[in-house]
Amino acid sequence: MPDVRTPRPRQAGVARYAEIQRALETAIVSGDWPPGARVPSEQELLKRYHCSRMTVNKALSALAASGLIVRRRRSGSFVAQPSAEKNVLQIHDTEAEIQREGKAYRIALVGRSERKATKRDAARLDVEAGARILALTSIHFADDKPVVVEDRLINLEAVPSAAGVDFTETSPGNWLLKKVPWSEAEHHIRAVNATEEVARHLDIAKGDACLVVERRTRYSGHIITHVTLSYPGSSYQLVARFSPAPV
Amino acid sequence: MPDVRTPRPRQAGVARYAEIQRALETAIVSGDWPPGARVPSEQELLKRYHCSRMTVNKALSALAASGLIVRRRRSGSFVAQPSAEKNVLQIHDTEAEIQREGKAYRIALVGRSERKATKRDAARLDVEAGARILALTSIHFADDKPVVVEDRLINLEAVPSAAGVDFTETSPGNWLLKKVPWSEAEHHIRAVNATEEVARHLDIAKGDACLVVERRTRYSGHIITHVTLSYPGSSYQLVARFSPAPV
DNA sequence: TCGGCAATTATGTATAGACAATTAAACGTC
DNA sequence: GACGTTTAATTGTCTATACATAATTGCCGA
Repeated sequence: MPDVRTPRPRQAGVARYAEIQRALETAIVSGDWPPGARVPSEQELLKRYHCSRMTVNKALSALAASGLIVRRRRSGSFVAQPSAEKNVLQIHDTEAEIQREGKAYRIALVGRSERKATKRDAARLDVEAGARILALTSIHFADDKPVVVEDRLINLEAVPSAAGVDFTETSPGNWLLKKVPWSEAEHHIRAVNATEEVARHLDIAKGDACLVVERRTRYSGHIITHVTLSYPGSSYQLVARFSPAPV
Repeated sequence: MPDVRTPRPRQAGVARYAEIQRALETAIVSGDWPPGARVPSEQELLKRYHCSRMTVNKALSALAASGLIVRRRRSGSFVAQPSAEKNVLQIHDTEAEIQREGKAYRIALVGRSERKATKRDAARLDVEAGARILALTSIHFADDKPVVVEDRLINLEAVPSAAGVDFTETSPGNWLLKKVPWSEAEHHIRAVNATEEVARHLDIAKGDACLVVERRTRYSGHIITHVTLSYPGSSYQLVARFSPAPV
């Protein structure tokens, strides 16, 4: 019997199992598949991707090892419940985090401006000054208590469709997560004394220590979005757990 | 041709690949194979464990994914350098960080106390109250400018030899890193307004925002050390860079 | 109705073989 | 000795198959 092989992956240099793994990751991280949702079985995946069971098994095993899914014999694979700790290393989904604590989530858009990049914007997004950008300021609430102020710049050259979205209802972070499978994020974490504006938004005193997380998200070399998250220092902390050895 | 299989693993319920993985981990974590040391090749391992190449490959791939080893084609597999920074936060080695910026590094020990754990100490190190501990307070300088106050507790039951070390010359963090290179850390990152004492040490004003990193380091189940690092918010930030893929 | 047993299904582990990609090392030439 | 070229060692990926293990489902009989 001749050794009939399926064609090599379209995406040059990307292994089949990595392709599958990535596709599942994107669906999970973006929230398309919420925690508890069922992940396609190995049989379904091998048909969809035209490969052997071992290949999809490798992708699924890796996801299980990284804690993104849990697998149960006879039942199938399911999106894992995100635990508070491991989440910090991943991208920060404020909405999911608040809801995990059982609190009511609400977001309010307090500023929107579509404009040509100022020098300062340009530096943050690493684009030419004058490039078209979208600047959004939102406040996230948990049970009507403000927990974080989000100042976001979106590179409209990279994500033109963002211009047409009504972000009064949609969290910009969530929308982008679905739109653009991010490849790399860079975080800068600082402590600053609250400015008058931030203090007003967060309902704290001016000068109170705030934890500021600045994040640039890159995809294929370009910065997609730059976001500054300001948390009141008194009520928020990041938790990061890691080890060189397996978890 | 009959299907001759090697016998099932001796250790009931333990998969062959897990057995191999565990054996290698132990050798690395224990320090028997120091960073940079060569790990046996797949060929050597499959002979030693009487199994197929795919099985040892699974073990080695898992170790590579967890960052314990690095693999290079044609060269082989090697024990990774325990930088711990590649995972998340580049904060382990203050000295290296300062020297990387081309500044003169100096550490000053401003407090040392070998004592029985108070209730507060015990909670931080997760030991019984009354266990022997070493408490150190140091200030790290870059070009004679204070950059961080380090408050450290060391569990002397876990690292008895720390009691005999003169930490006026040696950075306790560095010393411990060499002592237990492959450990697991948990970080809590907060923003707080500087207390009077911290402000004095860092030469800033009381109330200025400080970035506080609290870290517990575990090794084989026990907390080795607990350290609180207070950075002046105005001049310090953490940087974390990562991709969505397995950490 | 309920308890227990059997069938089914999905994952878990393992094998042997194949070919690709990378690159250190050996070799040969000038 | 300096330089390209070939060789071979090592990891990377994939296939097809096999049997093990766990757990849900449903059937059957008391």
